[in-house]
Amino acid sequence: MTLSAGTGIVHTAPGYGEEDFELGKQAGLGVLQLVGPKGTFVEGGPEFVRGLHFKKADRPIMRDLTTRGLMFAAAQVRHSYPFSPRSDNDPLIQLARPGWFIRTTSFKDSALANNAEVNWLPEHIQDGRFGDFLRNNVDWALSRERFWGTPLPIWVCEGCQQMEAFESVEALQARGAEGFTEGLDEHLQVHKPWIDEVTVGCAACAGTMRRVPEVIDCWFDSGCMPFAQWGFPHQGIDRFRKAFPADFISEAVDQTRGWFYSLLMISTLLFDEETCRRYGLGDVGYPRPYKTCVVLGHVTDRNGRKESKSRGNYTPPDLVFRGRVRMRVLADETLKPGVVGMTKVQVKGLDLGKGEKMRLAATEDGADALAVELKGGPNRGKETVGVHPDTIAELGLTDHCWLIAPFQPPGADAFRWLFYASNPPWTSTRLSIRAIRDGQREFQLRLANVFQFFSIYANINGFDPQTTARVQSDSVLDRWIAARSADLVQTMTTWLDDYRIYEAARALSDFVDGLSNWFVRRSRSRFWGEGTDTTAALWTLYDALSLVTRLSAPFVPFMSEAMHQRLGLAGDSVHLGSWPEAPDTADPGLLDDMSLIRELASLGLAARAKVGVRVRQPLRAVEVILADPERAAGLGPLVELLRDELNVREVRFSQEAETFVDFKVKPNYPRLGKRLGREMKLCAKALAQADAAAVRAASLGDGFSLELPSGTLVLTEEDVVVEVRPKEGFQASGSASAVVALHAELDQDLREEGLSRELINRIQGRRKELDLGYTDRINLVLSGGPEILAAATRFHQHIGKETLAVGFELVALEEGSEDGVSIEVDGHALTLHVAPV
RNA sequence: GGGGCUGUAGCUCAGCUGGUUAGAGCGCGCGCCUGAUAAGCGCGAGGUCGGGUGUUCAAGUCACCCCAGCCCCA
Repeated sequence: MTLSAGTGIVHTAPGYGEEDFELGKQAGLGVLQLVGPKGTFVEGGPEFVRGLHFKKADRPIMRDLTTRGLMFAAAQVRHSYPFSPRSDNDPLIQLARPGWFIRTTSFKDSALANNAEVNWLPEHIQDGRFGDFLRNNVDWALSRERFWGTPLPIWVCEGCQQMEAFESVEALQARGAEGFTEGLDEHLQVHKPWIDEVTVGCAACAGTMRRVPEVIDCWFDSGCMPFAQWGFPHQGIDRFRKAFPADFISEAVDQTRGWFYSLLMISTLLFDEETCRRYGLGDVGYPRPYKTCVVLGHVTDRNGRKESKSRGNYTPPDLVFRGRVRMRVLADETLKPGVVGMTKVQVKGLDLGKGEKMRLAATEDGADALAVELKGGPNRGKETVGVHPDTIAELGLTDHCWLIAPFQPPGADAFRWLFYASNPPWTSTRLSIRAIRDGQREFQLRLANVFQFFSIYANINGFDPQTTARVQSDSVLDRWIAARSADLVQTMTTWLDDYRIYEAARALSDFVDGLSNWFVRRSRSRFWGEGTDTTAALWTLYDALSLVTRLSAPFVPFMSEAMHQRLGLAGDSVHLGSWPEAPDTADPGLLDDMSLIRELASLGLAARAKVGVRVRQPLRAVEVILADPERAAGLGPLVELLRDELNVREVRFSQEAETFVDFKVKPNYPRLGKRLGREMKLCAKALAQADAAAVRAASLGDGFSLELPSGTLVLTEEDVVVEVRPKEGFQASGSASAVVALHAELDQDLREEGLSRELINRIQGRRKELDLGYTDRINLVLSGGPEILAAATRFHQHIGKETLAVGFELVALEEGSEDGVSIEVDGHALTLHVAPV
């Protein structure tokens, strides 16, 4: 009904809806209630509907109107209608009822002042959803007409209507209350139905007072948690004092008007100065009862809808924890045999990989399981799938089946990690098996791989933290991990102190990434030896894993505990230990330098990819041109890592940068913006037109002068951002801060070394095919043409060492042993004979 | 009907007080590595940051309006 379209008659029923009730009050209409609390027409109503359920009365009423000639038109209108949330088939009706209220509106300002001191995460809840709710506060409808609940402790006199609230059984007894049930447990006597038998004499008129029939809104109970859990004020004062107000609470956003409100309002009401003084609580002040409230978003399906049973859009927990789930089966002839029908969003959430198929079986162990296709369709009901009758018969299914995943169950850690690490807690999380598995790969699998790597070499080298002596390490990789460790503890501690779980999880994940993809990768050969440096590398990795074990305890508690046990760390359980202190190994400069080295490595690899030279083929040199040449000095100790990673003989920090790059200069906007205001554009334009190399040179020296309407502007090093770009025609790749150019031309020397690396590669491939252990020695016979033999001869020792060959024989191709494996390397034929010793 | 949140690459999500090549993972393509190996790694292509108007020297970021999705309340 709108004011701007059509005509109509609006009916108002003050007894059946809040707005109508308010309107009725304003207009003095009174309340007429022909439908009573049971949903049926009351005795005083018209005879033809008396006692009828309100939904069954439509026809009799229409018949009556028609008979009396009052029916104008009868039609059906579709509109939304409320049904019981507990029972889909029960239509509801709004009914004005008398009730008991707490006059919270009188405490609105206090509640707002309290709210203002709460640390809300996310912040916008404070003034948004929650603040708005408080500003529009209405009195708390306290009473409920239910059986279950805390009885409202108000007694009313049958005679004079005098009312009295009793705070305890003792208070009732002190007034000579009667009707307590003999021998009843003292905890039960305050509950229904027994408490309803208790009567007390009226102090005003000597009549009998009886308890009102209502119970208290259970949200009121929830708001009493902070003190009721300790029995305060009757007992537990010390524990209450210690725990109040709470450091933080957390629930999902729908609790804004539920628990968050009930807690805050009740504590606002109760703990005023006088009360606090009376119970010796000191100055509680605001906020109370929680200092921080972390408001969680919802868990939704892949489409962003809240998970619900009726929609069938949830991820079965058994699939997450056990990799298999029991489902009801409905025969469905519209499906092909071997196809399982489930809801679309479930199929989407599973998002199986290539070659992955769910299996269908009659029993949990998956005996005689059949690989099946999944087909999205309608929801068939709670945990129900559709299957063709033939398939049901084939597998001997009765009314249930087991769906078995083609992957290990992700488990509780992966499940938890998703909520921590995929997005901040206050945003909704799209939950799916796919998302859980992705997160698992990102963190847990990577960490497990590093752990596995460590185990292998710790065993091979007999490393034991109890007995192996620590060694002084001069490896820059060790120093780097130590510096990152210090930084990680510091970073995570800061974030977690601020309740920022997501950011802390990201930091942890980044650390493990660096550990795996830079420390281990660049250190691998260190683990193959047996000297001091190997011991140092093992200690470093051990320390890093120990640290990750402790830092990851809140995030992946089971995995963390397993690592704790396997590493043999001190203490019965990682979860009984303390959060680590940051070691004194911080080195921000080293972190910056390494980060630049890794960027240069990326650029170098990109340049290689562009040119199409594989990394196994060594190159003569790379030229590195930094936008900020001063940084080259700090990179010194790290250059070897870059050289090795890029497989080049030499890394040069180019002296004649202009040969390889074009410079670009632009103003440092954040720095100059405030100073220049609207002249900013002129400045930018002038810089763009100036000779960039000259600007760079000048700004690095005495400054670059620029004429602007307001006068001369001298730009120093800090005022200008210098960028580099590779010049056309070079085999180079660049970012804003650096360009890496390749010397890609090959000579005989480089080719031979490249070939030797190919040979090592093929021999290692054979080792793997033969399933040899990491330390197994081999006898090697290699035969091939002149190029092969030349390379193999020159790098004979190196190849033997890398492939653990104790015997290494070279023979001309014609004489090659017949049982060898023939391969081709870059067009050169060769035969390999690899045999374990 | 009221209030709030969200809308950024095919997908899932980051992006601090506005500052100039808008990031990550997955997926995809190409390649590498192989003594972590039914693993691992690199590079690349993908974006008029939902739409519009404005404020500002400068807007993914601030303001207003609109659209869509979701949540809470009525």
